[in-house]
Amino acid sequence: MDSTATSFIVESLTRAIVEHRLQPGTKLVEQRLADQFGVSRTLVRQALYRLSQNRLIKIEPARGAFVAAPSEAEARQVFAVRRMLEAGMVRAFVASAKAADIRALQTHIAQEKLAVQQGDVPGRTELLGDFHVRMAQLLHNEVLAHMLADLISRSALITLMYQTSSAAAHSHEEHEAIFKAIKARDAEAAVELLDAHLCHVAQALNFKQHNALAP
Amino acid sequence: MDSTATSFIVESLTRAIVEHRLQPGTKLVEQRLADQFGVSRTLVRQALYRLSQNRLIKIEPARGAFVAAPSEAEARQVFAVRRMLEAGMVRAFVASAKAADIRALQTHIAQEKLAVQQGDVPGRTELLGDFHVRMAQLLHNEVLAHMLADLISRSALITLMYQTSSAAAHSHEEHEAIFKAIKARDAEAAVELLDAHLCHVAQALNFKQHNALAP
DNA sequence: CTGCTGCAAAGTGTATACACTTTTTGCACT
DNA sequence: AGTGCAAAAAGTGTATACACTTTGCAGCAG
Repeated sequence: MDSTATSFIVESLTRAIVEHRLQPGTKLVEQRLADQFGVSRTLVRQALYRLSQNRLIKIEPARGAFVAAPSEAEARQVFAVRRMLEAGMVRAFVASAKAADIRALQTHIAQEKLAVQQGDVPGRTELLGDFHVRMAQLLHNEVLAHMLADLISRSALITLMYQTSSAAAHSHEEHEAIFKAIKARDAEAAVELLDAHLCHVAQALNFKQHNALAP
Repeated sequence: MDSTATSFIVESLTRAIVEHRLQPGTKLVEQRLADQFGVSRTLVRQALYRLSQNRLIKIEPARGAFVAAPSEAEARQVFAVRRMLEAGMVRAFVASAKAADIRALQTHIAQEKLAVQQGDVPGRTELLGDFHVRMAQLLHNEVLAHMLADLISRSALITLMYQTSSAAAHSHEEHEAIFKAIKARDAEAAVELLDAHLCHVAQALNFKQHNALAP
């Protein structure tokens, strides 16, 4: 399983969804995709199933696969979980990070800054998410990294659905502040900044406009 | 997708793995399972894929599916993530739990006690895991509940692989202590007790004896 | 014109067939 | 006996076929 073909389809569709080329609610017809990718429905179904596990699409029995349209409740839950999980992660990171780890994080922050300055929107989005995953990787905890990557791809879909334009503009600044607290080994300050950061992102969401999608 | 048949296979195999009727490392041959369950390989493959996402089995390309044999590193990571995540959860629970929620948790503790006293091993194992999931459910956070359920099924496999017999005997007592702190609305005490609880479980694992499985 | 009924088209769900890979078996050779 | 190779067997990976469900539309009744 997991032949390269399936992964390729998964990644293509993930990009299409996260870059908003496929709108939430769009139906994904198996044969259509199979033709486009030049494979059989078998592989497309595998890919769709994987995407449904990531919650990027929703499969309704006998009706088909649709690009997910996370509800407000789900959005809040995702951010609540991230706040719980990432607070613990930051504490662990401050407790155990070596100088090299701090430097690696600093490098990442620099990349973010570049992307923000250059107005590279897709790159920025990816880097802003990766900041959180990178910490998990530097903790050498793949289980954590995997879970967080999952939560963050869901967050990406949520922010793309609900985010008021440029509301995430200062996410990068908040990352910088968190990083400074980490570098200063001030765990509690870092946790507080992170918590505030996630709250800001969640609060900046505008749930009003999309009620039509929820029947 | 997710016809009842697939779910049935997943659940059967999950039970078989978690109850140790299928040893870690055992190969799961698709046609064999298909015959046993009276379905085609198609459905078996779906089920196996789902189990591989839960990390209960590992699929090696072109070689087949094997019951997972989590490494010591993975075991530690799983428990580390649980400590991070559940600390946050307990804080949130103490902050927002209503009287009815506390009562629901109390009921659960009582069930645990009964299972422990009656020596109902499978029931006890399930209830001890469910204690953690129940809290997520009472928080009305399905995202959290789902993630935790996942971590706990992995923990179950780990403890079954490595647990020295009866090392988890006082898990129930620790749950009781955590519950009391929650009831007293003492979040920090609850977090500390929970952290200690998870550390105990992790430390009681005996990694020495299974080195042979890791080539 | 609106609303129901039934039929056709489209699409999903499952089984099966076939191609390709890995593993095992058997046999020759040392 | 033990090793190496080759062919057969077993098993996985992908495509296709067919059955069943949903959906959209046409035609008819009111």
